Amino acid sequence: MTELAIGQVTDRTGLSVHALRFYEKEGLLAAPVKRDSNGRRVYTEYDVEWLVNCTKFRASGMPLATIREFAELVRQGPGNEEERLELLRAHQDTVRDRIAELADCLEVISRKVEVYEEHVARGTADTLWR
Amino acid sequence: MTELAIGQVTDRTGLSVHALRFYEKEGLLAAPVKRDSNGRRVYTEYDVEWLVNCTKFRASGMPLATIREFAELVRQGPGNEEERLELLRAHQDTVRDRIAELADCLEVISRKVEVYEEHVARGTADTLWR
DNA sequence: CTAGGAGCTAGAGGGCCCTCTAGGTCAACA
DNA sequence: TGTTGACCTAGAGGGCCCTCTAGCTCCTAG
Repeated sequence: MTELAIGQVTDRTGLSVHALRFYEKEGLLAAPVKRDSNGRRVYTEYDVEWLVNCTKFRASGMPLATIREFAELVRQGPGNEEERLELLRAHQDTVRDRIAELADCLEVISRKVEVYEEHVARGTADTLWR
Repeated sequence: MTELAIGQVTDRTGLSVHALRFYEKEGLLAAPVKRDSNGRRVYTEYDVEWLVNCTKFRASGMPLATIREFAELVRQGPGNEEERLELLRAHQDTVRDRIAELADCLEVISRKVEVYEEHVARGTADTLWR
């Protein structure tokens, strides 16, 4: 199994060294990170996979608290898969809603862009927001 | 022209009284809000329209600083429409990118949901993240 | 043998965006 | 008259998520 130092994990996850330590301290990891004889973190592929998933969760707006919940469920081991599924589905819904909201905003913005384009082209822009 | 008190504007914009005062203090408004003889804010329909647009900008992730820039351009009056357009287009791109990012995350999440659904259905979930 | 570079901990700092508090004015109503 | 409720200002507080600092150890290369 490939073992990685924290610096290599930053390359693979995009998370900073600081953020990686912070995530660990905050209990966001599914499993405790191993240490070498000097007390340095040693990450496995599983850790990295988990962290990459965390970055997807984060990038889609999941709060750290929710990631922590999910991590806790995983740490508890088998038997709570429905709960995990429920958490994931809830986030799935959140993301879908968020996309819909953004699409709506985008429409408003695009309409504004069009109006400006038109008026700029005609030189009649001074009738906007006088 | 309909004139509104701040409390009525919260109904129409979804912004709190605090937020409305804060936005004004931060220079996010295209025009200064009028005051009545008692120093209370009196909003016009234009103000409300602007504020509703601000909420769309905010909801789509535009930072207050950028809204302020846009407001400044509008306050400067006619002549800088290309700049305004550029700002709007830049945000438009940002929102599109964000939607794409969310769609990507959603795919990852949905895949995870599927995996969990399958394993939960079969009772073989213990093979996930051991 | 020493300078660099990577790692460590604990905890402070900081950006963003409000939200809330304290202490006040004013108008209306019971 | 006195209490309620909406409004005012200035500024503190707070949640979230890192990011950075101070002060340290250890290994490696020159």
